[in-house]
Amino acid sequence: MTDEQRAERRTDPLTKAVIVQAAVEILDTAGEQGLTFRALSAHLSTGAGAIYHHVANKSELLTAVTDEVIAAALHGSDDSAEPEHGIRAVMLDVFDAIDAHPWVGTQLAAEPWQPAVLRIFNGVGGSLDALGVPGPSQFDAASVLVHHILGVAGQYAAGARLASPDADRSTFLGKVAARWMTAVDADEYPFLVRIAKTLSEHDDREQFRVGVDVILAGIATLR
Amino acid sequence: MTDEQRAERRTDPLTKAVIVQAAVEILDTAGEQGLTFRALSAHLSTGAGAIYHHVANKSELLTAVTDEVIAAALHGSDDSAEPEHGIRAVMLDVFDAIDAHPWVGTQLAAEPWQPAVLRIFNGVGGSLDALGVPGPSQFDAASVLVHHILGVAGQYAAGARLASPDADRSTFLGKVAARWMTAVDADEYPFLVRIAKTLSEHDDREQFRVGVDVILAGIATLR
DNA sequence: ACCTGAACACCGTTCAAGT
DNA sequence: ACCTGAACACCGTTCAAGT
Repeated sequence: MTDEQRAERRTDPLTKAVIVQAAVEILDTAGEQGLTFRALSAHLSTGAGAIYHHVANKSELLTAVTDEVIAAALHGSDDSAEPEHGIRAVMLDVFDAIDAHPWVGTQLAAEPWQPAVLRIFNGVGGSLDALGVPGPSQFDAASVLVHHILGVAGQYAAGARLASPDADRSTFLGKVAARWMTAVDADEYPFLVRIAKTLSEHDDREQFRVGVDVILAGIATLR
Repeated sequence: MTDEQRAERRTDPLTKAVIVQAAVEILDTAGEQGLTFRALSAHLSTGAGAIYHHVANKSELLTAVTDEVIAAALHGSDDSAEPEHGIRAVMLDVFDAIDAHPWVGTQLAAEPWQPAVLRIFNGVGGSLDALGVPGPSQFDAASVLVHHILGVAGQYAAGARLASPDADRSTFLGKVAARWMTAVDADEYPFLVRIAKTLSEHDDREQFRVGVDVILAGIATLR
């Protein structure tokens, strides 16, 4: 009710939820390397060791933070009427979460057995029955979809790490393509040369979407 | 010609190739965390700083080491007669390289713009023309294949990090499945529960191969 | 020019001491 | 029980001094 609505945090008891929230803010603001226990404890106005009363170690913290973001991203996607539509919705929800928080990409790709990945796995797998994919093939089908996400995740996160924060995606990809051309023998990498010309014009989200379509078309042959 | 065939390394001049070779040995023996500049310089009987005369930093070293392994793995695969066969050969060669050196998986998934990934990209893309995929779709098609590799790469590397070195893959996957079941609400993750039962019986390489088939079937619809 | 290895800056994590 | 913050072990990297 006072003028300063929330500066009382240092008197609040520390909780895992508060720590996770602070970690998200630091990761979004300062990037992956910005998240240290020193930065985190400073942000929370506490000692570095205090965090260990609520989180076992940094790995568990990153796992919790990633699950938080993915759980929120998947909350909207009801597996409603059309099963293909449900799968596309889950895939694009995850893509958009990675787009908004590139550090999530690093974490998903690096630790593929963590809760967040299981969430995604279950999300895309749940519609396969309705799609007519036989039981024994459902694991294979879901894996391809999840690998597509993990692959894109790594690519996106790497882009965020390399690109200057203000540069847009297109100019970044232009630089990547230019680097390809200098680093590589054109005769030995003919396909790469062809691709490089179109790289800066391409739309990541659209390519991801097309990839999902390709995979779904392939999954249809499993019926 | 003497009894001790090669202990003269400390008198050899240090080269990037020698450093990369030593790094591979350490990574294969001691794993990802085992590769430090201190361990590396000890292995090479030199000072820690000497390495920086031949390699800019650790990131460049890892990039070079990964490219070394992938280049060797791809050396056998001629893009010969049948284009689908060529793609499958490249995909499986990379899979086997990751299987033999799980740390390659971490590196591929973490830095998807590095030379080794470009090599793979070019390898799978080169056969798409012969497959009848139209030019504008070739980038999309190759991306799906590369993402499949990167996704599997991360998964494999994570497994190697978690599993005890002597345990086989099947018992490791059994533990993963068991952890799923305790960490997760069975009602909320019905697909995961179904999968967990079959996880320990499954063959990674076979699943990877089936995934490639699914993607190739999907790519066929692009013609 | 290349190598040496101590020193620097900076991590994650621990733990005795406080409240 | 929870928090504090100095201390510890260990990184990647630098650099003055050697050869």
